[in-house]
Amino acid sequence: MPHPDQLNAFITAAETGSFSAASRRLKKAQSAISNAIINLEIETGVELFDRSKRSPVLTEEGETLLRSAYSIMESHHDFISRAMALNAGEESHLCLAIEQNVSAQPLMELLIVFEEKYPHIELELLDPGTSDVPSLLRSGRADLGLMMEQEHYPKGFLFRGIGHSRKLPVCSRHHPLAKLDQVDHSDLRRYRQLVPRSLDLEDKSHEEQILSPKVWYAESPFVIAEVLSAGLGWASLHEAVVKEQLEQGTLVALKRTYQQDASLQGVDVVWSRHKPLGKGGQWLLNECFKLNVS
Amino acid sequence: MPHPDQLNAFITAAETGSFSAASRRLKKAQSAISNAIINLEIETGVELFDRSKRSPVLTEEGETLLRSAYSIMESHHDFISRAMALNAGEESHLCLAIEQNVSAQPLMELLIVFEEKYPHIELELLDPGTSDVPSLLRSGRADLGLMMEQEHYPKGFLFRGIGHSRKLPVCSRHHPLAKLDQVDHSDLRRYRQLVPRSLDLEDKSHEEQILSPKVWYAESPFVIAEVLSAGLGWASLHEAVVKEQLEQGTLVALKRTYQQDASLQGVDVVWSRHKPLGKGGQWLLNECFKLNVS
DNA sequence: CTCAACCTATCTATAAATCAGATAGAAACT
DNA sequence: AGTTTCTATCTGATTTATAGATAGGTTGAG
Repeated sequence: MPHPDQLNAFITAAETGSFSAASRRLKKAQSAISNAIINLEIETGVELFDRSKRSPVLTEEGETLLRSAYSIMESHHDFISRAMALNAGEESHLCLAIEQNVSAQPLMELLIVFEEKYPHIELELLDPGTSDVPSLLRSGRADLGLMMEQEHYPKGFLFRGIGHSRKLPVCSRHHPLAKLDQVDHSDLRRYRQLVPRSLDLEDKSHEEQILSPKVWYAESPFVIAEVLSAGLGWASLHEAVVKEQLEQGTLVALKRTYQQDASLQGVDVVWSRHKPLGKGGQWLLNECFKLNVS
Repeated sequence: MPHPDQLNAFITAAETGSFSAASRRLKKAQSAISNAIINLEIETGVELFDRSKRSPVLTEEGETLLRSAYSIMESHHDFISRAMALNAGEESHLCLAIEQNVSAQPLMELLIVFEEKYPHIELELLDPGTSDVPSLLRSGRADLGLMMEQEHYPKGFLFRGIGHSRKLPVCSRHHPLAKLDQVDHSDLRRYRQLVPRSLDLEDKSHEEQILSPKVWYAESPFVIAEVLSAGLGWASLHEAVVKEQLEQGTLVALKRTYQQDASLQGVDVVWSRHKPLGKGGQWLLNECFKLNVS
């Protein structure tokens, strides 16, 4: 089990080409370097340097082991840099919950910077279907969340708007509603409505969206989009969810008579007051403030 | 710079879930483990274990650093296993020169086993064009060679036949010779002959192959095959070189009147008496003996 | 050829770190 | 309440690491 000081002596002696020079660089006595390397040679049973010349030269075997020694030192540096990062307040794990209705795309550029800035933090991404971000935060499963704005956040939650998302009534292009130029409430009421609903039975926020008496629920808006694509029913979905299908023409947006075609809903970044964020979470939060999601 | 003993104590304490158990497994005093871990905590500034319960449990930060510690220990084990391998007589580098005329395919299965058996040996493969294997061995550039048998090997070379290779007279299917049912020497003499010739000007072994007065040379038989494919001249090439082109029909083998269509030439494995092979080279040599190249 | 400069190995005394054993206090289980 | 098992800490003995001095070898210049 080679001592790190021995490896350091070995490496700097190899780099400087002389034990004395290594002793000067490491600010140790020359005898210390000599002993370190001789001990390393004894312990490994390998002659690392050829001392027949004035200055020692690496043997072929020494060169092989040198590379291995560098690898050990890199592991060591990773260890201490991880420790320093934790020491400086970086969390070791950061869990980000992004509601599926929110476009994750503007975050991606942030994450690339994040990866460089905090290489030691393990990032975890969750994509809960509908308004389950608060429960993930409450249980501590997630540290930071992105979700559509709610009327009331539970106590202990902090939030801040970072943009808006368009919500559109959509159906398949083959659906009877798609044939109409304009639709009003009575049109919509005749057909099955698909409503995103949280896993959490306590959450009643979906109720105010219900127009039609014929309702089906799904947790994920993407699943709803698939049901719609099959020609079944209509739903009010966020642009980020149905963007591709609208472009492909699989789904079409409905024009409403009395309302705006699209209603704008705010996008919030949410976090808990009780679980303090580490350096990485703080940075990410701050960067989210600068975003303008649309 | 964490001491390996500290890391070992950290790791086994984490694995056993107790400092005392770790002390028993490592055959040290319990106080040694306790001290090691406390010192590690002081040096890193990170609390690794939560001691509020009877047995210590890893903190979240401890878990992160534990993985890093494992990585260090793996580097260490790699280091000592490399050292042990060198110690046991394994070379750190093995250079294998396979003349292009020799099919490398039967070697590949060997190399797969070699990679598992000697993971620390850096293998280098050279593919000299024609009869340059001896010079690579003489200069020490290569340790082991595969080549077509020669009449005389220089002094200090050891060799052993390991199979045979068919040598065929070939030309493009569009070449005038390809139109003939059989060819004799006078036919061949009328057309340009391409002859493989060593880089080494001292090497005269190509001369006996020359039939036609119109000769071009090339070092690589593959280059010759390309020239032939373009429709220019004929050459006597080894099966391994032109196998694909014969199958594709780009090149055709010529039938000779008075000679056998194909002449068999031995394949030798060659090495130097003066540069002793390491364990890996010896093993590879021995396995080559068991081969039967054809 | 000789000398000066620079290198490494080795010795020695001292400073430092390590370790085992003993002990005390906390937690868990009976 | 008693027993077991655990960790932290203290202490003295042992081991280890280190600086400094010295001897001997290599290199290159004069």
